Amino acid sequence: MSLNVDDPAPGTDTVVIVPSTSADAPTRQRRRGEDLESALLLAVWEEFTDVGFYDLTFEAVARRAGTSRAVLYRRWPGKIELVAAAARYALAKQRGPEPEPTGSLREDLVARLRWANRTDVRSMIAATTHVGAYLAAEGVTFAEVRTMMMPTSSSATFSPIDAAIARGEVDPAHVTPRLASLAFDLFRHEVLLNAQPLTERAISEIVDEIVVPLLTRKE
Amino acid sequence: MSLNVDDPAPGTDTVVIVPSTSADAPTRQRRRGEDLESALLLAVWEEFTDVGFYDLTFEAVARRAGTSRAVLYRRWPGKIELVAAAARYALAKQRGPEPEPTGSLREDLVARLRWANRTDVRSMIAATTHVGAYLAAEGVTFAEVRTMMMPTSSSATFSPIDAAIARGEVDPAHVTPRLASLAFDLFRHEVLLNAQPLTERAISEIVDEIVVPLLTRKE
DNA sequence: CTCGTAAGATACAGACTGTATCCTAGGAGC
DNA sequence: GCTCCTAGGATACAGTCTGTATCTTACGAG
Repeated sequence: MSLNVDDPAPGTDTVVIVPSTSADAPTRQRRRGEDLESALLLAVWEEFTDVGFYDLTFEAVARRAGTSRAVLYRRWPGKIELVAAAARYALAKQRGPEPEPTGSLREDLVARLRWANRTDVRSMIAATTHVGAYLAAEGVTFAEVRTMMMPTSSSATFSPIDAAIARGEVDPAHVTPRLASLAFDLFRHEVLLNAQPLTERAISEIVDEIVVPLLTRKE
Repeated sequence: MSLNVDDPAPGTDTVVIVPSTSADAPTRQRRRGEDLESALLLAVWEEFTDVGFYDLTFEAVARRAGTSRAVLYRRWPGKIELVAAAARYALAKQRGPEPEPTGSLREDLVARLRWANRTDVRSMIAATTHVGAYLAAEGVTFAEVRTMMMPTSSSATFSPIDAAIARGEVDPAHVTPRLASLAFDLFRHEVLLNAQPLTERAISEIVDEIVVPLLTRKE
């Protein structure tokens, strides 16, 4: 079942949810449970994508979701938790297929950065980072934040570096944790500094000038 | 002349500036011109350092500076401009000497990252990035923001990479703009993600695992 | 049907924003 | 010394938002 939520005029006191899988379902005026939570998180995410972390307000989210602020505060004590939950929700929703293995380290990395370069993934990174910057002041590490917001899938994800090691292209002795995350670190750095998607040139600079030479060096 | 500003109780309508270079200077009740602007920017910077970009308010800055919000608004239309000006001010004030050249690429890079790791420089980076993220949405590039906030000194600053090229340790063909800024990009990335100073280990990882191997490779 | 719960509406006090207006402290000029 | 001008500082205003509390009643379970 997908939701078609009519955006109510401000001040309207009913929200009409029209279930799209059954034209005969009774019309509901109040949402509950999972339906409500999905609508809330969608509203948060849309608002976050529209205005960013700083300008996002409970008031605006409530308005967008057609609910009252109390409903939001009952679930999430503050903006951090709100955005974190929305990011988690968005991630779960957009679990599109990752790129297929190409057999080439360079192509694998490029494909993955292109995939990450889609708008929703960039928003996800921004959300993670904003939340992380806050929690870092409380002694929470970035790795912990990332785990909190993006639970590691139990399915083994494909790693371009592991594949290249298996093909004998990369010496595992070179692969430190920092080098393993370097491509994505540089990608994130770009995301945080620019509102626009990375150019193809930026992607190939990251891969061809930095990551691949480091990974494939012989000494 | 340095300023000793007594923090007035809220509601107090005079601010006493005691010039420390002359005990006989007349007591002034209102600040003007450069004295005032310095006091304002100092207050902004302290507030920014204390509470960060998000929680910084004109109200709190005005209170801390012992002035009215109108005085701030007369100079800076919004938070971005306010913080940008304060960062510029802080940079000008803390122009401490950069590390001396060591004769070794690695040591030069490490020394510079250690220098950058001081609290005030990290605050500067944070301020630049926050402002930049905002202006990026308006099409301003990060490079432009950085130029705006940290005017390039006309004095030629020492570059570890240039020195290493001169010593024959680095092939200039390898030195792309992205590689030239890599050490500092990775440093900034760490600063943005963590509230604590970088550990010595993180610094040496950046330099020894990534930057130096890339710069000094032969192929 | 009844009952329990939480959705949604609304009120409250406080903080902050952006703007406008007023009084008068400072400094320049004579 | 004086006068004049300007902007510092105080304050008011209307609006938005926050965090919290309270009330009514729509839903869903039994």
